[in-house]
Amino acid sequence: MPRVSRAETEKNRAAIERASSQLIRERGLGVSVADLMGAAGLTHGGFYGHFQSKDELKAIACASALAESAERWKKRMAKKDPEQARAALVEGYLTERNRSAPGTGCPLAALAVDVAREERGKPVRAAFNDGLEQLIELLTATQPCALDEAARRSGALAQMATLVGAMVLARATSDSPLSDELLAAARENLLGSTADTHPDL
Amino acid sequence: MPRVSRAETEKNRAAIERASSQLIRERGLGVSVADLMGAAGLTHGGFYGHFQSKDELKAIACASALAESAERWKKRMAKKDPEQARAALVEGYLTERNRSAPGTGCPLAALAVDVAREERGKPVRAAFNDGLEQLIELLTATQPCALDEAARRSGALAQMATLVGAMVLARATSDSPLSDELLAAARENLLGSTADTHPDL
DNA sequence: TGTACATCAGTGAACGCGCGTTCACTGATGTAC
DNA sequence: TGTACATCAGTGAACGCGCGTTCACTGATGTAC
Repeated sequence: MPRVSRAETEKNRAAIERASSQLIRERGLGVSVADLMGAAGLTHGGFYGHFQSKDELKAIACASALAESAERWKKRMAKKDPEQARAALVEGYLTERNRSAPGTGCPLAALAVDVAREERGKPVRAAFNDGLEQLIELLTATQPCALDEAARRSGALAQMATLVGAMVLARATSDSPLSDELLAAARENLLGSTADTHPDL
Repeated sequence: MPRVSRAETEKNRAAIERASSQLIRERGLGVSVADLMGAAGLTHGGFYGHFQSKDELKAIACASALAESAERWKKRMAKKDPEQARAALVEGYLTERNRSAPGTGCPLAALAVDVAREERGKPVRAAFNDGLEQLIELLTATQPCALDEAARRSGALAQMATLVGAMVLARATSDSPLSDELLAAARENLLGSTADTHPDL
């Protein structure tokens, strides 16, 4: 059943991008073109009608996953003062859900190491960089107003590192009690008090 | 030139393990058996004389890289009080050297995401878990004596997350100024004051 | 210490398989009249 | 609005290549006498 309407074509392209955004987070940037196309309900041959190369799609999918994260963060921050907004971001991030479903979770934790191994100049590196910068700016906006700009940014960068590091290590140890411990410790560190986040206290 | 002396065989096996410990950190657990053997000066066919499977080697190489890290940490901590030891670990970790040479750097930052994608029960997951636990125990030993045991462990877990997260993100952004910023912010966060670590202040 | 021979570490071809990418083909879509 | 036909989105076979693993082979090593 070849040749498909223009509307159908656009829907197919969107489906490839959506499936890719999820699958690269689950299996890494090495996921195959055939699997990506299959997840979108198509066969591999049509791929190059939509994208110039797999590198191009990797960048598009990475950017799209990060943009989705930014939207989610904005929703969590909405109508809150900085301190509440920061708490909402931290609590929304360090969850069992984010750990166990990387395909719909944070692309920083899912892709950082893959991106680090990409050659300089590959488009996915720029996409990752831009998306990370946007998330850092959102986190910076939740720092205490009392601090100067440099301290707010520095704080946001360190907190971002803690969030991503905790998630990455928690995912690697997900079959061990250490995994929950890591998430709880990062929560405690970022939120201050935590008596009520320890289920067993 | 087949058949080699027993001593030679042991040296070859050690060379495969050493090369693997480095190459998996550089290119990930997906690096090929042929490349691993080539890096040890051998051809791929001999691999299965030394190891039962690639999975077995992955676990051995991961454990060996983490054991090497633990030794390095112990050296940095030696003959220091807890606060000095912690500062030495942080300063030794968040370096340009560690960022730009993953093959000889921290295996947590190099492998966490790869390990997270391995199936449950694969030997490399256990190796990663054990090695991480050892490093956490070293970091716990550098926490202030005034704190109780739970607070010391929780602090060490959060600091570990910050270290690994900063390195992972810094490596992914290594062609951007953001990369240095991330390392500096994590240093500032973990060490408290940092006026002298900002080269441009 | 010297000889005869069984052992076995390492080689390289081969196995079936999956990779990214290309391409001849199909037939519904979109257009020109 | 209805017909004729060029366009082109998607298919699936094929390209050269690399993967993890197996295996027949080689010949120096290690051993038995």
